[in-house]
Amino acid sequence: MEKKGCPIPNATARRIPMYYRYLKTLEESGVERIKSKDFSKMIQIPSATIRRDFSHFGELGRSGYGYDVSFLIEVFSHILNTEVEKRIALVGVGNLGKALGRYNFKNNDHLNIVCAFDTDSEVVGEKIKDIVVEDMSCLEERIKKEGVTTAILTVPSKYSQTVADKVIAAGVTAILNFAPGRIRVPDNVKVQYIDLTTELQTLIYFDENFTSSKQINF
Amino acid sequence: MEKKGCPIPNATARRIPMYYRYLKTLEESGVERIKSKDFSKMIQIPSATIRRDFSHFGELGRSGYGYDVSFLIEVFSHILNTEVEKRIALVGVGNLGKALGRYNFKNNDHLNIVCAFDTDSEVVGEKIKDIVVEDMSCLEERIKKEGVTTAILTVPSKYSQTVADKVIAAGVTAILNFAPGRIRVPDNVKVQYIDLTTELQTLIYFDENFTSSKQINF
DNA sequence: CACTAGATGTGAAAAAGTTAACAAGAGGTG
DNA sequence: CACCTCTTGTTAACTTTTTCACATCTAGTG
Repeated sequence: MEKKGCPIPNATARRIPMYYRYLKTLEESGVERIKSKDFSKMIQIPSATIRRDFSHFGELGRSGYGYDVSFLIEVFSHILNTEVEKRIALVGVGNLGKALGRYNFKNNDHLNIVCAFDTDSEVVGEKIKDIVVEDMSCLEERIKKEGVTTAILTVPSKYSQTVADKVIAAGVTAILNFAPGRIRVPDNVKVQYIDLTTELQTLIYFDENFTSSKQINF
Repeated sequence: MEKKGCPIPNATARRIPMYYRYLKTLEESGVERIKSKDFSKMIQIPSATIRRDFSHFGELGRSGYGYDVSFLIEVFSHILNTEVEKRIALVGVGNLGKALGRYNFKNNDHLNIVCAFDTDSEVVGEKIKDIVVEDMSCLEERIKKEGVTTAILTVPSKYSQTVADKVIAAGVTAILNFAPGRIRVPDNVKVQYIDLTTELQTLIYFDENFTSSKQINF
């Protein structure tokens, strides 16, 4: 460990889920050990970055050997706290909402959408996998009862602030928002935005302006 | 302009689409001028960062006045090259694919999904908005004919490499990949990944580990 | 068991990105 | 038209992130 009590850098933290996912894939394929260089080829992140990232969590590897896959999984599993089920609410069951509801959070059975809400009476009562879509009026009570702390918002952007306020009032502290447009939340609530249009534009912008192989994200 | 011929920083480039989107919103609301400080409140990015970002494209504002909204839109529109239609192919028309196909790239009528492909005979022939889903075997010919250079991939991850190879062979140079798992592409092809599971995990990780208001992305 | 090949973890340097702070200049008012 | 207020654009400091390069250590071999 580089230093006791030194906080994990933001950039490192954002890479953990990807590390975790790939390690699970490796394990499934029966790979028992991995070297930073090989892992680097696989996930397209420089090996030095990988080693530096890993080092924040202790001395996880062995010189001249590499890393033990199942041990790494154990470590990252603990960091991501996958032992505890994450109960998630889906708010807004339009096309995208339905798709997400049916989406399989692959290899992550601790991520569970446990309730879904919409205002549209056409949709309310419908089943997404094994959960029944409820009316928004049930939201607060339901979220409290289910112990949900994470919400996925796929509502039209003009409603996203109102809906965010509602789920926060019910106890949600983490929001994944698919609507473009920032929402205002208290300090203790985290929001992650996924805006398909801007992602697409960013991609096209880089495609048109950088001929060489320049990575966009990580 | 800070310096002639100095390249736009990566971080700045990634923020352009968001700037553009908000400016369009402002214009729609009839706002004619905006100060970096007010814009900052709106999009939750420090005003210094905004001014610095803007400065890369010239002296866009006026002291003691702010920025002219429609002029900024003009500038960013040009940077994002919105005058030219982007013709996009959708490959994989499952739940998520359908949702994306019906998704309205709001305020961006230059982003157009012009064809869609799947292998599933249940889906082939179906209509998504006004385009008919075709069999994968038509992909190459169609993409060439339509002049498509961007593809959205929503196929199961085990096929994503094969499909990527196919669209690239047909002339695509920008790929938005929803499947987890990096794909291998030539230098001239750009890939942007959107992995819902890792986004969700990142969000939850930050929610559980950083009580204070620490931004995850920008 | 000694030796070689090869990998890790990290100090130090470089690169990239952010923020503070302010000089210069425009806007608007009386 | 002079003045006060306010905002930009940018210089410089600072922070974060990436990358290099290598001392140190382990695995595996003969």
